[in-house]
Amino acid sequence: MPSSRPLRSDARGNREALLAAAREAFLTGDADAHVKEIARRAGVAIGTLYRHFDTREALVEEVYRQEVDELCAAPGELLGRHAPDEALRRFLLLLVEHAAVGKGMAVALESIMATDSPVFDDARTQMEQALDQLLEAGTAVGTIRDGVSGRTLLRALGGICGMRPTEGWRDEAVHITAILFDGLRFGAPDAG
Amino acid sequence: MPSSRPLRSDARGNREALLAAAREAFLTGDADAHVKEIARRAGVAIGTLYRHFDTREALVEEVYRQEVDELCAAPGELLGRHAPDEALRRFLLLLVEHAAVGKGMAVALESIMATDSPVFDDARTQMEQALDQLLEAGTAVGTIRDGVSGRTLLRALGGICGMRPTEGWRDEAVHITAILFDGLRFGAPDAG
DNA sequence: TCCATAAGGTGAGCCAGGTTCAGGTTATAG
DNA sequence: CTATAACCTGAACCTGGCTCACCTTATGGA
Repeated sequence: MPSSRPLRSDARGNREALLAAAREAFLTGDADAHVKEIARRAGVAIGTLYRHFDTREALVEEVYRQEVDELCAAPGELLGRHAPDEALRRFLLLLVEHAAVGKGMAVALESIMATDSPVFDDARTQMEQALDQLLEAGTAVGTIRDGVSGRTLLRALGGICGMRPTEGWRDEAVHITAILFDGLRFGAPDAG
Repeated sequence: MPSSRPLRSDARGNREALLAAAREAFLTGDADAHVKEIARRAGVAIGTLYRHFDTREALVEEVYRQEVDELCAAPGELLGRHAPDEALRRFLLLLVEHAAVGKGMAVALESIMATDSPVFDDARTQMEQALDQLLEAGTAVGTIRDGVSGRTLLRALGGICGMRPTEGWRDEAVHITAILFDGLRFGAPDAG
């Protein structure tokens, strides 16, 4: 899909419309909206959807990449404002909040974090690096235990975010995240 | 499905054959084996499969119920042999091991633990009680932090077990479980 | 032993949802 | 203004879960 020359203007418009329709659907409840419905909402035929995105999954990926980008910008900022362990704690909660805004985001985060699907390779790498950044800052200062990779933590978070949102889900996720965070501090040289 | 009178002999045989075929498929790799394939392996028609199980999901549930039963017998035994926190630690690892034996079990455990699907209500309740038993024993002795419900822990484990098994998955799951366990000890009156 | 009959079995076919492709349409460079 | 590559369309296809009208057979009673 990444064409070397720019899209024709109508094509660009359709692509945007499709992404907007998909975003609308995925982020507000209906995480498994049908491709036909998405195409309809975007005002194009299914064929057009498939011209822009190889599969339904590819469309999903594109929708969430922006969310991930945004999320992955956070660690740098958090580290500038807080101690490393506090920054890590806040980032974990940020992920949970993002997953909590809609079933869609939760499912997407799970897909990104808990699978090896090559579709999400970029997003996963980005997330791993974000977590590594936070973990390393914490271990350097001695408030976070050593030997935990961003990848490993990513998996754990993927699991948590992948919990199907239901009654009381958010509070449980926050609670679990707190326990996990304490586990990350456990045994660290200077753990609070 | 739960008939008051016993199944006819041929029906019982077919039911067993279906469960055996499904178990074979689910526990050894192919967690999303098609119903037609399962029926074929069992030597019956699809209609027969659906006579015995309302949906594909119901068949899955039945296959895994036995695993769950076995798993849920463990806490009692572990508590008889180890200190409460050690019993809990071993139980968590037991779950991971079970999830590790096959993709199928992992997916099933996730379905049981991370969703609210009424299909798995029984299994979930059973698991929650098993975890409650361990957590309460630990808090009573002061080695496990207070205020964590079996349900909450179940969710966290569901997430971990739901990670799609891939290279290095088992080690990561064990690692995460260890961190989670330390989180459960963190701040407990008599934590090691 | 044999029959009546209800329990059980069968598989063609339906339906939903993702995907393809032959043919028509249109933006845009020259 | 035109040639044409890029784009769009939607009927049709495919897969996989599930249904149902009709056929087969285990089983209990005479």
